[in-house]
Amino acid sequence: MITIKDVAKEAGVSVATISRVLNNSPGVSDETRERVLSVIKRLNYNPNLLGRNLRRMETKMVLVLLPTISNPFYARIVKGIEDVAQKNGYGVMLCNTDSNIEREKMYLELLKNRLSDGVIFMAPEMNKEELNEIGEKYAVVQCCEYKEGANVSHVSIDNYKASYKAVKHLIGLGHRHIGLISCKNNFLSTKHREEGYKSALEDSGIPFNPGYIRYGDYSFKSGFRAAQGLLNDHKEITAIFAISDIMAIGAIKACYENGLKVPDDIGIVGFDNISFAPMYNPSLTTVSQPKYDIGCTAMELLIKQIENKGGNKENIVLEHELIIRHSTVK
Amino acid sequence: MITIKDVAKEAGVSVATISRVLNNSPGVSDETRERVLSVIKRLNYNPNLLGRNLRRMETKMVLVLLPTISNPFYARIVKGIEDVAQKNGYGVMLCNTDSNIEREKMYLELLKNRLSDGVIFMAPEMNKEELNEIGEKYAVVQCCEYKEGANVSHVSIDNYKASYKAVKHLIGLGHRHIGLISCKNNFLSTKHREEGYKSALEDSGIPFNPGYIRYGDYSFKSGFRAAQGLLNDHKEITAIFAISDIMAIGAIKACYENGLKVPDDIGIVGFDNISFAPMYNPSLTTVSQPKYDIGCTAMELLIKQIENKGGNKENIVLEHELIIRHSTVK
DNA sequence: CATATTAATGTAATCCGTTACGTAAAATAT
DNA sequence: ATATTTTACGTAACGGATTACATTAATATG
Repeated sequence: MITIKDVAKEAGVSVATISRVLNNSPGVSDETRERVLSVIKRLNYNPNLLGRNLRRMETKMVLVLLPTISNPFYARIVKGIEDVAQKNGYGVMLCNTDSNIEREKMYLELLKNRLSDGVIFMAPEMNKEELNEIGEKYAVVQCCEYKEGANVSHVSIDNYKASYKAVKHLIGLGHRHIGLISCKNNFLSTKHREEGYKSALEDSGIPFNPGYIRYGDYSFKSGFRAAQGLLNDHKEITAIFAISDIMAIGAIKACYENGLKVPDDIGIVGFDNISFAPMYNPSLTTVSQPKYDIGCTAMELLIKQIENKGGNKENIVLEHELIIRHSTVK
Repeated sequence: MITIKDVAKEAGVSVATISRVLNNSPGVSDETRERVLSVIKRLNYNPNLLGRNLRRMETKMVLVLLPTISNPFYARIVKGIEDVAQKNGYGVMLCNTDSNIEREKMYLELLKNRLSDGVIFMAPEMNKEELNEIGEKYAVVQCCEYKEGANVSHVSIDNYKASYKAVKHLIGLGHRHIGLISCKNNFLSTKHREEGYKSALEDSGIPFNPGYIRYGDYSFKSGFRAAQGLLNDHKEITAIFAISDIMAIGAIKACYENGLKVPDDIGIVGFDNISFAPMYNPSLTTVSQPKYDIGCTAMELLIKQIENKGGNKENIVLEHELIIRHSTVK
């Protein structure tokens, strides 16, 4: 392997000068710089960043922990993260946690072992206390999902308002019997979306019926089953709001299998505006999060923390949008 | 920051002993080992892997370059890669190349700079020569997509046979006018899938009509447009084979917008069996690749290369499967 | 012309763990 | 009892690049 020493010898200068050339540091004559560069090219030298990283005690790498890359919701967010990272000289490592706390902790070792300068959580599995502990020593940002009361920055939308608006849209179309497909988990977004659903009903003088809530796990099948349950037990239901697009798509399929036409017989609203939402048959009315911006903002926060060495706890709320498609109106 | 020296001092032993404990090396008495472990815990010491990696000249990290994480096709493959990696003590960094050769090369720097021990390409953008050059110096495996004649291992299915089978399925259902939605690119899989389509027709005595081929770019929209073109120009067409599920889904949508029912008026077959294929309306007949196994196999090949220091060029072909759903039969 | 300043480069310590080698003590063999 | 082996450590070199500080040469200033 070619090292900086080989280059130095070949160019007839010291390793310090090579290092200065590599880092565009001042104090090298144009002539020497040219010569060094040509030697680097000729020897096909690639600096070994393990050395640099050890010395500088940084890696210019950040970790992004996401529950799964199967969920298309994350794709645009990640794009935002990567674009900002690249612009600032950082690399991004995506890591699938499978929503598994062991795997999450395993990947966090990369942070503790200094193989990464910071971490963005898409949906932290660990509890508030553990998160706080990590947040005290390392650069951490939560993205979309976050733990209430954790002293760690986060970027998200206002899930309560977004859900409220989605349900109000259905009510505005004349629906009075609106089912909800939610999830049984500890996500704050879930809680806020349920609250938004209830408030929208109450504000319109529609009594909240606990039997109208079913629970899934964000999967297609779970959405399908939840909808089937709702349609069986409550024939009067004319609309369903699902807290994720994938479950909403499952619900549409269930409607079709029950002989109900969407949107004629049943209106469906999802959440997330995944890339499949406009492709589906019918296209899906849904709440759109500014995914790209969320990603960019999260990465910007993270870089600020890394470079200012801590401090800078910030919480940022970005705007959502209701996108009306053919699953609610013809 | 706590270093190995601090632990050594606190435990009253030398750094070598600490290192031995950390690596489960022999030559440490049980008593000392216990004491060291308790000091490590008490001081909350995390070894700085930058030091270890520099010394050992390895990182136990591998790179996975994929065109985009938006394509759900990759999710299962990545899962296979990750599972095998974890079992062998490797971490996985996923990197979006955006099918951009610059980005691809940027991420390859991580390999050249020793921040990664090997790389798995899902769809290399660089040409055969460049790939060969990388393959000579570093551990490299191509996964699913590969360059013909490149002296670099690959794992994939037989795209020719798979495509042949898909088209034969349509012919078996009585279809005689079968459109193809392909892509204009240099992927070998594309070439093979087109060849399979042609051979299936010819073997059944159906003349190949070049007008029956349209080109997309793997996107939903492109599939939609391609199908619309086919349906407009060739009213006799009763089936379409698309070389990707997402384009097939676009094609189904186009059929519906043209008032054609799937599968009654038109049969559609896709390729990949993405997670959305069974969710779609109607569910999509498609070719399934053993994605998880492909991922596992690719990672196994890569580890073999890393640990045997080169050598071991192997090409592995895994079995595909045609999954018949409601886009071709009621 | 002597001195101060600046530019260009070199020397060597440093970052943190790993590991080859050395050593002393204890265990075992003869 | 002596010789040999084994065990349990410690010492220090090492990996590659960075950087504070030192040095030399060239230029500017009075």
